[in-house]
Order: sequence, then C-alpha cells, then structure tokens
Amino acid sequence: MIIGQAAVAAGVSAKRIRYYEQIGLIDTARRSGAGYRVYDERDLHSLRFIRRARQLGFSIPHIATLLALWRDRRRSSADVKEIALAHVEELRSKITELQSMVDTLEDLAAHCDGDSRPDCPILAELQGVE
Amino acid sequence: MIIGQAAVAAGVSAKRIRYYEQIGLIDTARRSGAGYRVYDERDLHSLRFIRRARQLGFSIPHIATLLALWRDRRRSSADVKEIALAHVEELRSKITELQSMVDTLEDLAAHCDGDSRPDCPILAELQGVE
DNA sequence: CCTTGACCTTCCCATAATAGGAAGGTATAG
DNA sequence: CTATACCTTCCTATTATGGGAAGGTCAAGG
Repeated sequence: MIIGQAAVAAGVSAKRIRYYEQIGLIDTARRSGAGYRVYDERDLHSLRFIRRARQLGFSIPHIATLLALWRDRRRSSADVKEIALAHVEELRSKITELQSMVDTLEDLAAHCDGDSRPDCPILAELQGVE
Repeated sequence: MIIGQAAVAAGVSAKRIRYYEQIGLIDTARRSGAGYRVYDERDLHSLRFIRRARQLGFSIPHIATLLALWRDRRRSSADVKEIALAHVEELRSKITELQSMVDTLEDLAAHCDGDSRPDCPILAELQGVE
C-alpha cells in the first residue's frame, strides 16, 4: 500500500503523512524499489489514532506521548487520564476566553442601532470611551 | 514620543508596532533625525483601538476594516454591527467545536479508572474501538 | 571628552500544523 | 509507446507575533 492509498484509508492527506514522518511522529516508512513509501495495516492504525487525537484537539507533542502510552502494555491509565484532563483544562480556558469575547461583543452589538447613522457603541468601546 | 514610549503608553510591544506598520495596518511613522519612529497622541489612539480589537479576537484584516470605519464620519453603524456579528458567529462556532472536544474527553475520562492498570477507554477510543 | 547603558534601527529565524505547487521520476492501462 | 495518475523532494505561504544579532544614537555620569 502506497501513500495515496494509505491516506484514503486512514482519512488524512498524503502531505500530512509525510509531515508526520518528517517530524518523527511516525516511523520512517520503508520504501518500494522505486522509492515509494510503503504502508501496512499497523501504520494505518497509527494514522487513524493520530487523526482521532487531532480531532480531539491534542497537539502533536501530546499525541506523541499518547502514542507511546498506547504502545506500552505496561502503561498506567492514570498517565493517560492525566494528559486528557490537562488538555480538557486547556480547552476550557480557551472556551472561557472566547466566550467572554462573545459576551462583550453581543452586549455592544445589542446597543448598536445597526442603521445608516454613524453612532456605534462598538466603535466607541474600541476607541476606549469609558 | 519614540517607539518604546508609545509601546508602553498604548500597551503593545514595540515589535508589534513595527509589524503593524510593515503590513500597512497603521501609517508609516515619521522619523526623527536619527531615524527613530516618532508617534503622537493620535497614533496612540489607533494603537489602543487595535489592541482592544485584538483582545476581542478580531483578525488583522477585520481590524483594518474597523479602523477605516472608525475614521469615516459617514459610516453606517450597520456596517460595524455586521462585522461584529459575523465575528461573533465565528467565535461561537469555534466554541462549539472546542466544547464538543471537552464533552467527549470528559466522558472518556469519567470511564477511565486512572490507576496503575493499563486499561483505558481514552486510548480505546483513539484506537477506534467502537 | 569619553564611557556606559538604555534605547533605536534593520534583518533573519522560529513558532503550529498544515496546503499548494514546481520539477522530475514511475507505474499502469490502452 | 504514450498518456495520466501517481510518487518523490524541495520551497513557499499561512497568522501574529517573539527573540536575537549587528550596529547606530542619546543622555548621564565621571
């Protein structure tokens, strides 16, 4: 199985697969006679694992750790849980930040007439009218 | 007032001010005899405007538009409101995305013992056990 | 007057995780 | 044999900065 097929099967782009190899997230693929990268089912499992972890917002360094734990039969689930919960905290703090932006903007927009006149509390706020 | 003072007064780094000038978000500053960038109160107003807009999560292209509207006495508040509400939608969709990650992870973590044994629903999910 | 330190300047590199594209080799179907 | 659909490597761009080097400037103190 060469990279294009692996990409379709794993649900990631060929570009990404090469990138993951380049940064060391996955092992360097062995090559066919023509120099094409060759993949097997095991590789697909890893790629799918990575794809799902990315969908959950894990950074690549975190995924590297998760992959290592996944492959370690003697891992403790506590280690995995700790990473997951730390990540949840990061996500939550990002959400809080975004939510406060939304709250501020909605409040300002609610007081903005939104008509053809220039008066606008949104611009007033940005301007720093306290 | 030279760049370091303007930076302190406006609450942004000198690096950022140079960057904003470089990309055309602010006008090119006039220079002192020694080639130092010189700023006045008007410039500080713009820089503070930009800082506040960034804090509300607006992208630099959006801020360019907002600055133009701010300076246009004949603007309509509807234009400003439209940009703000479009931005709110972007933020909301980002929040939804992050929240769904949190929900999934919390659910998985809740079923993970977090002890010294290897069994872990979090890894099981990433592995694709349905 | 000279030094020192705190500024300033420009220029280049790095970040995170890709996408896009060029130039050139390969495999396969007709 | 050729077309086309792949593959390869390498370089560029994205977003909004931060860091740092090399070198010029300015004000204060000795």
